[in-house]
Amino acid sequence: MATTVQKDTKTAIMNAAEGLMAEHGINGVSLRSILAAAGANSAALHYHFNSREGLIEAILARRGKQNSLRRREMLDELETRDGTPDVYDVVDAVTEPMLEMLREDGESGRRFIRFLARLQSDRIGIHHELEERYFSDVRGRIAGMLAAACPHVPREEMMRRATMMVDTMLQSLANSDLMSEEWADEHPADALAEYVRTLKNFLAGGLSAPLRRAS
Amino acid sequence: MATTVQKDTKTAIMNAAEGLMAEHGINGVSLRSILAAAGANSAALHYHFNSREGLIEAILARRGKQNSLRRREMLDELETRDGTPDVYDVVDAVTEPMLEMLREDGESGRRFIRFLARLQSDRIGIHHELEERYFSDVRGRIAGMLAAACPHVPREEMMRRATMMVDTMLQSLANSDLMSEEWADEHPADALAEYVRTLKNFLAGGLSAPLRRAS
DNA sequence: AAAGGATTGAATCAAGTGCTTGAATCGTTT
DNA sequence: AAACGATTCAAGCACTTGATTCAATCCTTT
Repeated sequence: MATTVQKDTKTAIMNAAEGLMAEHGINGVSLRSILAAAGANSAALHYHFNSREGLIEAILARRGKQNSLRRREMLDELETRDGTPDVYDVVDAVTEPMLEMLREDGESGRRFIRFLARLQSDRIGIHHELEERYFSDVRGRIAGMLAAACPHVPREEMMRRATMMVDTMLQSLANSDLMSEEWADEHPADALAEYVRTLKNFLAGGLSAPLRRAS
Repeated sequence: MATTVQKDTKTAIMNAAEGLMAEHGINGVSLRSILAAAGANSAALHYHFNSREGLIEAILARRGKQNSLRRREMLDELETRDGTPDVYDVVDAVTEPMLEMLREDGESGRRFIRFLARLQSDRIGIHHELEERYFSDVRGRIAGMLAAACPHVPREEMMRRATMMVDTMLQSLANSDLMSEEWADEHPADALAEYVRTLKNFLAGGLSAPLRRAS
C-alpha cells in the first residue's frame, strides 16, 4: 500500500496549502512557501498533485464530500418530517454541516472554511466546476423547500436570494473569528455562538422578506 | 501646470489597474501586465505612484470620496425627514451611491465597484485603513437609524447585521452582472434592476428579521 | 536480503517579478 | 531660443516563481 509514509508529506503539504491559501488567497501564495511551511520538497508536490490546481482539488476532495453528504442528510431528514419546513429549518440544514466543521475539527475545520471562502471570492476558474460537483445536487431541493416555506416570494426571486444566502453564509463564517473578535473579549465563550445566531437570523430574514411595495 | 500630458498616462495606468485588479484580484496582476495594458513604461508607475500600494490608494481616492460624500448626503436627507426612517430607507441610502456609479458611469463605475469588492474580499492590509477613512464616519449613524427602525433588534446584534449588510451588498453588486447574466437573456433591460430589487429585499429582510425564538 | 516501485532530495532552468538607473524627450517659462 | 523641471524611455539588476531533472532513499514484497 505504501500509504503509511506518503501520507505524512502529502497531508502536510495539503494542510500548509490550506492554511496559507486561506490567509493570503488562493493564488497569493507561492508553491515554494507552501512547501517550506510543510517542510517538503518541490518534487513532492509535483509527484503527489502535479500542479497547483491538482493540489486545490485534493484539498477540496478531502472534505468536500463529507460536507456535501452531511448537507444532503440534513435535507433528507427535513423532507421526511411532517409539516412544511420553515425558513429557519432550511437555513439550519445549509448552515449546520459548516458549523460542525467549524466546531468539531478545531483549527482544521476553520482553515478549510476560510479556504472555501477564498475559493469563492477569488473566483478561481476551477471553483465553478467544483461548486457544481458539490453543491448543484442540493440547489434544486433547497429552492423547492424555500419556495414552500415562503409562498409570497416568486420563484425567480427566491433563486437569487438563495444564492445570496450561500455566499453570505460562506463569507461570514470564514470571517467569524475576525468579526466576533473585538466583541469576544467580554463573552469569549459565546462569541461564535452569538455570531452564528445573528447570521442565521439575517439569512432567514433575507430569504423570507416580503416583496417591497412600490415606494 | 503640466497636467495636460501627464494625466493621459497616469489615468491610463489607473484604469488598467482598476480593471485588471477587479478581474484577477488585487495581487493577482503583475505591475508589468498593468503597464502593458496601459501602454506605459515601468518607470511611469513608480514615478506617479511609487508602488502598488500607492496605485491602489490613488484609484480609491479618485472615487472613494465621491461615494462617501454621496452616502453622507443621503443620510443627511434621511435624518431631516419627518418620521423615523424605516429599514428600506436606510438600505436605499447605503445602496444608492453605489448604484449611481453602476448605472451612470458605464463600464467605469462597474469596474470600480468590482475593484472595491476585491479589496474587501482579498483582505488587503491597506483596505482596513481605507475603510476607516471612507466608511467609519457613517457607521454610527447607520447603526443608530437601524436601531430606531428595528427596536426589536438589540444593539449588538444590529451592529453585526449591519456589517453583514455592507459586505453582502458590495459582493452582490460586484457580481451583479454575472449573477443576472443567465437570466438576462429574457429580460436584458430589467436584469440589473430586478437583481437590485432582490438584493434590497434581502438586505432589508435580514436587518429587520425578528430574533429567533428558542427552537 | 535482494528486487523494485514509491517517495524524496538537491540542483537547475527559463520565465516572470518589482524596482532602479541614467539618458532622452516633452512642455513651459523666461 | 535657451533653460528648466516634468515626464517618458530602454535597459538592466537582483530576486522569486513554477517546473523539471536524476540520483538517492525509503518501504514493501518476495
